[in-house]
Amino acid sequence: MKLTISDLAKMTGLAKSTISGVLNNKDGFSEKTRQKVLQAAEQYGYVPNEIARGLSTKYTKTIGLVIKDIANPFYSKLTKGVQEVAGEYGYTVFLCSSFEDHHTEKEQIQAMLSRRVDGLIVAPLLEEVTFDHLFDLKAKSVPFVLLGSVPGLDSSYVEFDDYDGGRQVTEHLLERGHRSIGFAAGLPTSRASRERLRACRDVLSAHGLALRPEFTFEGAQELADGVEIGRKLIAMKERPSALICFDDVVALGVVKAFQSEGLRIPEEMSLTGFDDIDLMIFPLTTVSIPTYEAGKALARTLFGRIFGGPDTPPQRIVFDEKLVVRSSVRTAAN
Amino acid sequence: MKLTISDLAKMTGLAKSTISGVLNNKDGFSEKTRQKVLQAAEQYGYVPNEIARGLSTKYTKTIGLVIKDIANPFYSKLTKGVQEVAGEYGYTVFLCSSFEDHHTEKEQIQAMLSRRVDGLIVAPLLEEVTFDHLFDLKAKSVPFVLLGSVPGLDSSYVEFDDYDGGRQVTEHLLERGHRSIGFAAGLPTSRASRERLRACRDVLSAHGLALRPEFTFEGAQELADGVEIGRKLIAMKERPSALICFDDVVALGVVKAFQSEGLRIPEEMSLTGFDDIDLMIFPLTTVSIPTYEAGKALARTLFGRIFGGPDTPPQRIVFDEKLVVRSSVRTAAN
DNA sequence: AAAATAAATTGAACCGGTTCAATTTCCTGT
DNA sequence: ACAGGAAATTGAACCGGTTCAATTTATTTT
Repeated sequence: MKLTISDLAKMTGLAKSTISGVLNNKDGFSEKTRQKVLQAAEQYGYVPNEIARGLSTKYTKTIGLVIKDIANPFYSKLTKGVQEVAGEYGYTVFLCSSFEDHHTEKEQIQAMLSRRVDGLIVAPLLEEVTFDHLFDLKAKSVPFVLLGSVPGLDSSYVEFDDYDGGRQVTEHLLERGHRSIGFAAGLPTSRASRERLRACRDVLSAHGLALRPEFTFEGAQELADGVEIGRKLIAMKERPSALICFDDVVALGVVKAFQSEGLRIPEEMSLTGFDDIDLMIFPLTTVSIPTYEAGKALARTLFGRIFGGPDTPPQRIVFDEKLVVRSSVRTAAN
Repeated sequence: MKLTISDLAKMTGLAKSTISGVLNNKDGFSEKTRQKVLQAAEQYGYVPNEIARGLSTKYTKTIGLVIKDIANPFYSKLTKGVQEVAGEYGYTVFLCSSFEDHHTEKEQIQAMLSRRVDGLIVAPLLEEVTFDHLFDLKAKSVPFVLLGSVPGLDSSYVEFDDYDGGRQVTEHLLERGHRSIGFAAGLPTSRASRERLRACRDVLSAHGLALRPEFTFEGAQELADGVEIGRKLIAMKERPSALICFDDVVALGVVKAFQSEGLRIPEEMSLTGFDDIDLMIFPLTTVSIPTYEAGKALARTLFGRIFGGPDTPPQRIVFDEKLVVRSSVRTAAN
């Protein structure tokens, strides 16, 4: 059915190796043969079998991308960046979602390895349990780049300065006179969320303040979680004067809840997010994260390693997070 | 470096074929051998090479997904659905984005084929030029499913009843008394946009009305395009009383433009969208599209074909679009 | 015109699996 | 103890490429 190199060999009366050589632009072939091969390949619509090629060359021209959830704008934008760079290199990307499950993450990485990807980009879940699977990658000297560093693992990574982002919003709120601040954190598996929370706590405590447990929420992930947090806040007799959401999606959920109950932002409560997603139309004060650029950087770093060989020194790239002041934070009457 | 089946054979003193057989759960092996093989594989951490396996079995356990833009929530949600079903089948998905370019679309499909994917899901761009590459797939009897049917191509597809969606919004607007309606269409390569526009025109003309050219915009794709359209409308002395946007992202852009200029929706202009994206917090009257379900349906249909063989009759699945009335459309003072 | 050198082409082995006919080993019944 | 049949194991060919030493062909040189 499918045309193979041997078929072409038969048709042109040349040897397999000749066909292969010409098709791979190796030199040492006469112009005549070259033309004959090229012509035949063109005419019969020969499509090389990358699987077979991969088997002998060990290069599959394929990279794996393991993220948490493609439906989240943060990851879809990052993915776009990765894809674009991969395309430039003639690479195709395997997309895997861990769906926030540690076991799935391991499985997906395993699947990528058995498919012999040339390299991996992983946005690992943070788990108490173990990073064995990542250390394994290193031990096997599979080229890989992480989104976010992993303690003790001397690997390439791209990360955002989430701690600093958290610092910036918190200080901004303090400057505007807020003293009672709430925090809607993400899943405990999110490094970004943890860092932001930690920064917030640090800054507050440096000012002699603290996050009150009843104003601290955990596990927010989707819009619906934000809505729920919003509802809870509405139901409270006493509320923080400002709420930091660990990402824009959650913030949007809170906005939605507030809107439907007629609670006004920032008059009745100030609100901030993280990511600065494109689809935001609410004038949310947030922290912008260069997701798309990070995706590109991840891919570029990975290719650096793939082509540079195992002795390429690990690269660490940190992107800054930048406060974007809009109008969801009011100056609090102290 | 990597452990192969031959290595295991050497270590256990058995034949390659025995190792392979046991690992693939074929029967006809003694319990003793079976254990010996399994044990060794486990102990030395054997990972099968899917590339090699793919070469001889012709099954790569891989499908290709070619979409336009992963950063668009419509596609990222659809992708999530595809991925989830693929995962159930132990398949991994290659993600390709055409970035709205017809040539890239062809290339990506080609790349997938040379990687010998077991099947393809394609959201094809609509182009005057040609669907040759899709007809080719059929000719080569590569299993594939399209998002949206292609005229003359008798293939499996999943689509939305975009015409009916367009009908619904338009009628809704007419019922609410709107007579001067604008339309912000997408790229001409979008089937959905075309169908919706066509429906709108049909309904209007059935009521003796028409879309005025100056209220009809083309090529809207991202939020920024919506913003621009919004600005243009603001600058007009005379405006339509309602604007149908071909998707929520564009609608969001219009909302953004209006908000910044203080133009009120729906008081000064009514607005509708399509998709009913999760991140919508603006009470936009829109048409909901079961993107995620469509992704799952696409994948399931594809697997039906992959496992059912070439004689599987083409499946056509049409998902309904449903008007979701919120509060961005007012009853017009005629 | 023969020898030396350079250029072009080829054949066989290999990558890591799968497959299946052929062979070997193990039981069973007599 | 042995023939016969069933069960277990094996070896070789194959999938479709790449690689490279060896061979063949062409071109120079003397």
